[in-house]
Amino acid sequence: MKIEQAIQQPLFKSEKEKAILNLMYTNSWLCMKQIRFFKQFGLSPQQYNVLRILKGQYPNSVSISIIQDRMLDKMSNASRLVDKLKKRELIERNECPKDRRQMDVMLNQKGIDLLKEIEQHEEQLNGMMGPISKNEANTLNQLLDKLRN
Amino acid sequence: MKIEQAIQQPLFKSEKEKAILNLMYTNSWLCMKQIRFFKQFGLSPQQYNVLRILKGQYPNSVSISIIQDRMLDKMSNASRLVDKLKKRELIERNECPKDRRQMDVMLNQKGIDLLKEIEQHEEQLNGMMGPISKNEANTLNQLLDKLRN
DNA sequence: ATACAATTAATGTATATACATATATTTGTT
DNA sequence: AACAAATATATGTATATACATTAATTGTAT
Repeated sequence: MKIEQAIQQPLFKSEKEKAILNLMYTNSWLCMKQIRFFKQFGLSPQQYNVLRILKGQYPNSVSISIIQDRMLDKMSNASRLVDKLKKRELIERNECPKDRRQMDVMLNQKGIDLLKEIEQHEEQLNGMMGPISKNEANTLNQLLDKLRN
Repeated sequence: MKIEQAIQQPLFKSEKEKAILNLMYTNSWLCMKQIRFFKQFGLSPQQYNVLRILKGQYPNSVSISIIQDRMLDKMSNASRLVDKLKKRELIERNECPKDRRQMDVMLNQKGIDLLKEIEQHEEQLNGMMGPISKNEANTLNQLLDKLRN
């Protein structure tokens, strides 16, 4: 469905404004799907994002501020997200010996196992999104990068 | 800045997955800018979205459920957003005589004036986003539409 | 006409966000 | 060594969101 129909707006000030609204609408559409997908694993998309960041560095640990820097949604509070994941026993969190202001955050076995389980259901999430070619995806990436300057 | 640098992730499973993460990251980036832009007018981006929907139909009124349908972010609660705008006296909200379950929501003069004021500062918001051509914006729109199937 | 399903909007509630501030630790300057 | 500035994380708080439920009204089938 085209964005014009999706939000019942036939006219836009410019193609660029339309693209910005389309970006916001598409993100919300995606976000809803993700919330419902990750719910079956007891996670929010943001919590999953943190786990993925930790997986990328495993078995090294990562500080809260690095997690914050790398999160897709910068509005999220990494400190509280990590706290939630700690309570769910998916990660370890220890004071960094070299700089006691920092926290060393690392996946544990339960976290690794959960990520593996999610990976097995990933086509379920990817299948929700339309089939776009590698070339199209590449163009999309270029345009989004450009939009951010 | 490319998405690889922005989230410090050099490798992605596929170009499509990269595009999805890029979409989420770009939206968050945009969302932060919007929150800060609309703050000077005492509005959230969602409240602004409601005002724009009302403007599109002015001087006709719009029901809560139609507002909800047309909002960019479907997770927002149109009923509560309208309540906030009513308390700020930017809109009128009256029981619909033809169907007393519905509410007739309409911009008032103060709301119209605020939208005009915002419009005067709009380059400020648009200028935050990189210059993309009409053609590029059109391509972006097509790809986003396709992503939603 | 009446019973029952469907629709519309509001609200309850648990959790998350936005933003400011606090606390602890380290770094840099003199 | 003393102390201001910077940094890392946590927390307080007001508001917003996610989701379920409620209440009122209308549509529909018999």
